[in-house]
Amino acid sequence: MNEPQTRDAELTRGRILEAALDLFVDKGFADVSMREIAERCGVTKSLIHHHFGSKDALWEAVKEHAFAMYALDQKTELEQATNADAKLLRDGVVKYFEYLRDNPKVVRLLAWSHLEGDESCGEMDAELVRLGSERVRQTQEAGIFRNDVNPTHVVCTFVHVCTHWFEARSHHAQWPGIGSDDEFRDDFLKIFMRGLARTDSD
Amino acid sequence: MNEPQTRDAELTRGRILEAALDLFVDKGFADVSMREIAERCGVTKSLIHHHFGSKDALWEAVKEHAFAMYALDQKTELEQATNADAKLLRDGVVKYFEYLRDNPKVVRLLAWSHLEGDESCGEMDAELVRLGSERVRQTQEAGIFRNDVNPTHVVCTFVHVCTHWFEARSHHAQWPGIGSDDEFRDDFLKIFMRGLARTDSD
DNA sequence: GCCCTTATTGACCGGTCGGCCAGTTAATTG
DNA sequence: CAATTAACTGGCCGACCGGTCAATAAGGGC
Repeated sequence: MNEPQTRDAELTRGRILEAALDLFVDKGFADVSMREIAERCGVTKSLIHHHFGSKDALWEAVKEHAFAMYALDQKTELEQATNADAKLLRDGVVKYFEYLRDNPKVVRLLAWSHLEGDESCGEMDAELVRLGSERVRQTQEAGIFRNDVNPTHVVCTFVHVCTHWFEARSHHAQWPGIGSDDEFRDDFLKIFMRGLARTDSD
Repeated sequence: MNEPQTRDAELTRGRILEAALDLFVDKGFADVSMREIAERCGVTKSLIHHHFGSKDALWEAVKEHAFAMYALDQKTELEQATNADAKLLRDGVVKYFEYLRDNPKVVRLLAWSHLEGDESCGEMDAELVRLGSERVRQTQEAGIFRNDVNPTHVVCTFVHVCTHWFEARSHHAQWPGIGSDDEFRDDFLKIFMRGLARTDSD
């Protein structure tokens, strides 16, 4: 509070975004007040209005910022992939699973956005899914994966499993016989990879 | 509004619960006001307090009521199952998928509860998961399913896929190449059932 | 018919909400 | 070194929040 107060608009915007992200992720948009955000990052409520205009605009800015980083991370991950084979998909699932595990804020932000019916983040994912399902299609054409399933649905399946595993973590933590993150991921991969493999009957 | 106003406490409680459910499902707990609920079901705000005590208590009552019906539906579905084989699990997945499709309010209510960190509904599901994974274990012992995966994780997998498919529906509606509910369900089942099947190498 | 319980109402409370605005103060520029 | 710009503050506004309370009225038991 009593720091030299160097005036840096970009830094201040960043601090506001960070505080807002933490609170929105934790409690959702409606349950967070501008006063809380202001207090958390040591700034006046008026200043947030000065930089972002309104609470809604701040919410949009928070989501845009977080999802842009998410999309960037995922896209670089996808693009450095080389040949399309089973190992590629397996590694992709592991990477995605670990990304969500290490970025719980993204998971929750996506969940809040889903409930709000926000469609903008869906557009962002569309490009990633397109890239991913294209890899699956190539692996199908190479005769490694069965080709009687929609490649987009293949991507959907593991995305849903990974996402909801972390979304509902507190929910199923007490389920009897449930294992750790890694144990579940490995069991899912066993089922998923064998389920995708091509057999003689295909 | 100007109806004869027959005084029926139980009916009034029911109407309040229904209006509150609709609004909470739509906008979440924090973004719904007691005034809105009162207006929607044509009673005074004070009357809601009279019957339920507080907004928090109403929220708990809404969840308790909705989840009790959900648990009842699922349990009767599970208990009428007979012999444990692959078809039983397949039918179980189809039933669960269709249940969520036909009860979108339950899906959203569960999602809000997850984000709030509500643990009470997890306890409810624990019993259902225990029943389901027991069936899977039996099918493993019968030599039909592979036995190198945790039965609870098998149940988790399809629950996550079904739940998140409907939770994120608005999100992935615009994904390229995505199919209908039924098409996705069938593709998932292809992968899931083959992934679980026992092979010679097991 | 009377009485007691309780479902139901409307007015009201202190508090918090998002947003606004008139100032103040620190950097930039010419 | 002024002058301009923009970051930043504090106080205020009307609206709305959840909750309370005294008054009213309908119904059921005697």
